[in-house]
Amino acid sequence: MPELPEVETVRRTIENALVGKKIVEAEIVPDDIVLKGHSHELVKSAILGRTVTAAGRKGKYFWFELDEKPWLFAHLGMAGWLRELGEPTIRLREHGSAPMEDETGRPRFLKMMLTAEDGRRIAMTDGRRLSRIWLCESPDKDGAISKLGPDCFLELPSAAEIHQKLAKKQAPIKAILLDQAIFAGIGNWIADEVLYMAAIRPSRLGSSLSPIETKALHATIQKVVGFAVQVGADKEQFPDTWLFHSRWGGKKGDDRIEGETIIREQIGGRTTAWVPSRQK
DNA sequence: CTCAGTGTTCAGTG
DNA sequence: TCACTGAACACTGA
Repeated sequence: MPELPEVETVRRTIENALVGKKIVEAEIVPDDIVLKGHSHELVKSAILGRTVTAAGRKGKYFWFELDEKPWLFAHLGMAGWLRELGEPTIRLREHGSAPMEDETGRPRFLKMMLTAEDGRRIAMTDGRRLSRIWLCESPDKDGAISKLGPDCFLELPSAAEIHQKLAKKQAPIKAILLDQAIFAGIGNWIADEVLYMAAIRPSRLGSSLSPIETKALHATIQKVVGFAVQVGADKEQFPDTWLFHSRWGGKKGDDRIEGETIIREQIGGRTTAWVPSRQK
């Protein structure tokens, strides 16, 4: 489920569990798709015995800063996750309702497991292999990360700046929100939530948004992202009024929110849930 | 058995 | 070259 709030939560997990400590055990699963063709030995040798000096994030990318270069970078793709093991933390379900561990207690779909000198341990998993782990000198030197626009939590542009940007765009606003070069960190659920809350139809072209609508958009991005980060991306704490619950939550076929019909259609290449009676 | 899918990248089109 | 679209990627779970 990794969009900005989930990845920020992951970053904080790494910060809590590993920063300031030496990595004394590192298991890197030899999956040449996830490892982008790097050998797992090389990745392992970069992290084993190093001290983690900080945990970074931009958009949906995150990285481990180490006392020696290169640093370790990762992206969780669609279904990847990273969590601390051994702590009775929130029960995050990473793959539907499937159990997180196999019979031996080992995480399912394990890609990487790191243990700090004090025994704290994190595991990264991905059942779909769309996540990536790689080495790089710094975020600035990484091709993908340097292409990102401003991070929507740390450096959201002003409403005026956003309006200026949107004025040149002929794509649907939904597609623009998903464009990481413009709004780094927004993914499918945040885009739908923000448009619902700002009462903007997802098919509207970027250039058609008025300054007032852009202001509403700006405010809702701040609100949705800020709140989701604050609660550690724990969906159960999202307000009942959020579209999220009807869109992704519990009962399937629940396609109404406060009595209004929710439509699902492909916009910007993604399934988009929106409420025609509320979004103009 | 079929198909959708919370992301990114790249080929193709105009 | 730019702006944008859609398929591919690889696999799980419904």
